[in-house]
Amino acid sequence: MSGRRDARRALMSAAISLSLERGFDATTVDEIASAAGVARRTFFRHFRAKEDAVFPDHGACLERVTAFLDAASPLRAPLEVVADAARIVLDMYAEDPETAVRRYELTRRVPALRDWEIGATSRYQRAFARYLDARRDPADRDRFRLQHEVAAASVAAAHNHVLRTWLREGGEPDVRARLTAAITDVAAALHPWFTHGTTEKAASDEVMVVVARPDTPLWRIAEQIQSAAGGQNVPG
Amino acid sequence: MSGRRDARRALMSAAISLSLERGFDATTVDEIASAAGVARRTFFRHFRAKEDAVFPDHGACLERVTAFLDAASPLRAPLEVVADAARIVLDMYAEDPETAVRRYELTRRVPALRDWEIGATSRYQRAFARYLDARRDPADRDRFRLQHEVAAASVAAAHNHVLRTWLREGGEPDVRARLTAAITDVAAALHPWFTHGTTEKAASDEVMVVVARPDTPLWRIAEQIQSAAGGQNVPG
DNA sequence: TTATGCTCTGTCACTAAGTGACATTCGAGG
DNA sequence: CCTCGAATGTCACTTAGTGACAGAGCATAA
Repeated sequence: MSGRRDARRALMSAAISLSLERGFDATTVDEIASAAGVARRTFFRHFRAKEDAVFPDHGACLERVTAFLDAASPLRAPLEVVADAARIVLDMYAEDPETAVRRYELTRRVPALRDWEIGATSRYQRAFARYLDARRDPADRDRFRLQHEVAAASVAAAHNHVLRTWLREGGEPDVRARLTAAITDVAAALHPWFTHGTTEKAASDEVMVVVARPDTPLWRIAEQIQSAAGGQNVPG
Repeated sequence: MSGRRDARRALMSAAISLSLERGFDATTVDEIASAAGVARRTFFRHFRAKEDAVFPDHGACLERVTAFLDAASPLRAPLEVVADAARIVLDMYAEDPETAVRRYELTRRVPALRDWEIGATSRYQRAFARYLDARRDPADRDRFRLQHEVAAASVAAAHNHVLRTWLREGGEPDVRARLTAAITDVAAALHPWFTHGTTEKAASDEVMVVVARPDTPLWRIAEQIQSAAGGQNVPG
C-alpha cells in the first residue's frame, strides 16, 4: 500500500509501542499488523512469533558473532576474542539506545519476553563456548569443556550485567568502556585456565629470549612478546 | 474415570513418550490427554503450556531452592551454600534417571523445549545471584553485583555441564561427586571475590589466635578456624 | 514498449494452544 | 445419607501460527 521496504521496522515499532500501552499479552498480532499498515500474514513472514517482533535483530547479530569467531586470528588470546564478540552484541543494543530502553521496559514486565531474550542470549553463550572448544588442542577439549562453558557463561553474565545497568540508567554513558572493565575483571579470575602451555622468558635490555615448549600455542607466545616489549616497538 | 490422583504424572509420561515417538510439535495436547485418560482441559489445569508437561518439577524445585537459600546459615561460606543449592537441583534430576535421560533426548531435538529449560534454569541462576547479593553488606552490594552475577552464572554453568555429561552417558555413575569437583574448580577461581574482609591468623600448637577486623563476616572467621584446626576437633 | 521472472504481499482457510464459564463427579467427614 | 470442596469433564471462544494460492511491485532482457 505504501513504501514497500520498511514493513519489518514498522512492525517492530508498532509491537513495542502497543505492548507498552496495553500490555504485550493484550496486544494481538492483528492490531500490530494494522497499526503497521500491513496484513496479518505479513507479520508472520517477518517474525516467527509475536515475541520475535520485539527482538528482531538477534538473528542477524548471532550470525555476525559466529562469523567473527570463525574468522578470528589464532594469534589472539581466546578470552580477548570472546570479549570482542560480546562487544559486537553490546554494540547492537547501543546502536539504537531509545528502542533498547523501551524494549528493556517491556522485558522487565513480561515474563514471556524475558524468557525469549534469555533464549536468545543463551545462543551467544553457546557460540562462545564452542569457540573456546575449537581453540583448544583436540586432545584437551574434553578435559577443558567445563572451563569453556563456565568462561562463556561468565562473559555472557558480565555482558548482561553491563547492558542492564546501562539500560536502567537510560542508555547514556559509555557502555563499551564498562564492558571492557567488567570482562577484564572476569578474565583476571579465569586467566589460569587459559595459560596451560607454560612459557618462560629471560629478557635483557637489548635482546629478547623466549623459551617455550614446542606445543605452546601461538597466542601465548604473542602475549609474552607483547608484555615483554612493554608497549614499545619490538625491534625488527 | 479411574484412579483420580495420578493425572499429573500420567500426563507427563504420556507427553514425553508421545513426543519421543512422533515429535513434540506433531503431538497435540488432545493426544496427550486421551493417552493419559483425562480430558483436554485437565491438561491445562496441571500445566501452563505444552512444554511445561515435559518439565513438571522445576516449579517445586525452584521453591525448594529459594527456601533453602533463605534459611541458610550466615556462618557458611556463600559459595558453599550456592553449591548446595545447585545440588538440590541436580538431585531432582537424579531422583528419576530414566525419565531424565528421556527428557534429555527430547530437549536435544526440540528447540522449543531447549528454550523452555533454559528459561527454567535461568530462574535458579537468578536465585543464586540474589542470594549472594543478600549475603553482602548493603553498602557493598552495588559494587559486587557483577561478581555475584558472574558467580551465579558460573555455578549454573558447572551444574549444567555435569548434568549434561551425566545424561549423555545414560545416567549411571555418581553425579554428586562430579558436581562437587566441578564447583570446587570454579570456586577456586572465584574465591578472591568472596574474601574481601581480610583475616590473618597466628597459630601455635596449643592456642589458636584469630586476628580480624571487626567487620569481617562470620563465615570468614569460621572458615579460618576450620582450616587452622586442620580437620581436628577444635578444643572446647 | 512488452515479456518474463522474482520477491514481497494480501486473502482465505485451517490446525492447535490456551482460557473462561458452568455442570458433574469423586471422596472425605458430619 | 447428606454436604462440601476439590478435581474433572464439557462447551465455547480467542488467538497464535501455517499452508496454499493469487496478485502487486520492481527488476532485467528482448
